Amino acid sequence: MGPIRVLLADDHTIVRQSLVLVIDASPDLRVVAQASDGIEAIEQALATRPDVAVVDISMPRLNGIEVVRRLKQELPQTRVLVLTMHNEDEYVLHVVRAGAAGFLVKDSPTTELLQAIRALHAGRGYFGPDAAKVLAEQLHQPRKDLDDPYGGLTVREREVFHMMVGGQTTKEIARGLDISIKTAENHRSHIMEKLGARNIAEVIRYAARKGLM
Amino acid sequence: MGPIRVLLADDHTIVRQSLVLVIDASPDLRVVAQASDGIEAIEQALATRPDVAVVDISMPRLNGIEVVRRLKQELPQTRVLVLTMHNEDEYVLHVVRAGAAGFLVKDSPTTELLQAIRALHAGRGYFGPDAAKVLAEQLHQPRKDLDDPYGGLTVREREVFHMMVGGQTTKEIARGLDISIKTAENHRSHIMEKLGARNIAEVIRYAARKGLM
DNA sequence: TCGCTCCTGGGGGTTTTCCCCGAGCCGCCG
DNA sequence: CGGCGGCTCGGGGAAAACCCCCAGGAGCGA
Repeated sequence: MGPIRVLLADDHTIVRQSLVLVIDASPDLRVVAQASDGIEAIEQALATRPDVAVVDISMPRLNGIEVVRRLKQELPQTRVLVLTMHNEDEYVLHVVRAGAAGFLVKDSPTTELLQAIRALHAGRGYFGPDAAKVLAEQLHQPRKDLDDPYGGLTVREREVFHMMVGGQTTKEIARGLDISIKTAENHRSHIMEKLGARNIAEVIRYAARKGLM
Repeated sequence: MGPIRVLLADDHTIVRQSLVLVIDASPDLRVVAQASDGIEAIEQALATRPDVAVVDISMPRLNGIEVVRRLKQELPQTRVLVLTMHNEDEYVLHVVRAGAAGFLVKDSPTTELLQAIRALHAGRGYFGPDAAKVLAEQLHQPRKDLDDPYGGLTVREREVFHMMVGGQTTKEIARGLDISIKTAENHRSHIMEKLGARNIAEVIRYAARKGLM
């Protein structure tokens, strides 16, 4: 068996390139692809079909949680490790529900990252101490916000949602997704209806409240 | 002459340890001290008196800008390079006023970090392209209240600002403050100009980022 | 008193949002 | 097969946001 093939997605070039050095320093690990945003991460994953994808949460174009959701669907055999600087409770829940097999904050020692990658490849999950605590609490207190309207959004709507939250106008979103303004308008309208928002401002408020920014 | 002595301060262990590898890979550079928060950064700096201090902005106990301010005072011969994931304009200004000799976003390629360290040691400054642009603009149009978290809003404008952040429309704000819609519109317009926002959505984003919700 | 900012109000315009509507295409599922 | 939901695109229109401009009065410091 060759080394564990790793995809690394992080928009901060300095951080990403440094992590490549760290991972490649282990003979049993090998970075086979890199990405600087969510869309690129998906593309690289489909092209290289890595064993483990290490994904940052905050990325341009498509955030890490959405990347996890798609990878889970299109490449079920690729295990996803979410790497983030936030150890907010909200994130852990979203990440897990999106289908990630591991969650690690950047506060962790470097060795823990390597162990996490190996754990995922071995079919185990890996969650940092903080994340594990939150998960344990959740198991005892089953979902309070299961009827989360965000979960009711379609894939396309979530894309538009995140671009809205990113501050882009409808026109910019249309151009970014290469669809007509009318279509982008319709998506926005459906999003607002599902979230119970009267205007864009309330959509942003919703995102902020749910920790989706 | 020996290698350039570097202090590295970043609270994210994984990131920090990775950067050590990158920096130490250059024969002319040497990481002589590390810190995981602002207080520790000061202590390590006083103990090792490095040539260049690479400091992250967001750190526990004492943030990077405050670290820069103190280092400038107590170790004037140590040049400080601020490394951050935010390329927000306001950060650049604070950083420069605090006395940093360089500013680099983590989006930059790894080689740029090494070049920046060498530039600082050679007595030059180093600012990423984004930062340089902002600085150039500022030199031509000096500002006044940079420390104001609300971006220099007047009392009335802050009232309107908070109502906007609360999700109210311009019409509702006008009714709530018992002023004409036109006046409320003017306030909103001034707020957006001062905060550098193109629309209400970006104002909400600003509030969320500043923790004003 | 002069100058300045702030708050107030408005004119008049373009652009965007918001909300109806209908319609074709496609893939999935019973 | 037929239905159903998601994605796409469009018309049309009312409302709101957005962006210039102007201007008077109040307060306040030079």
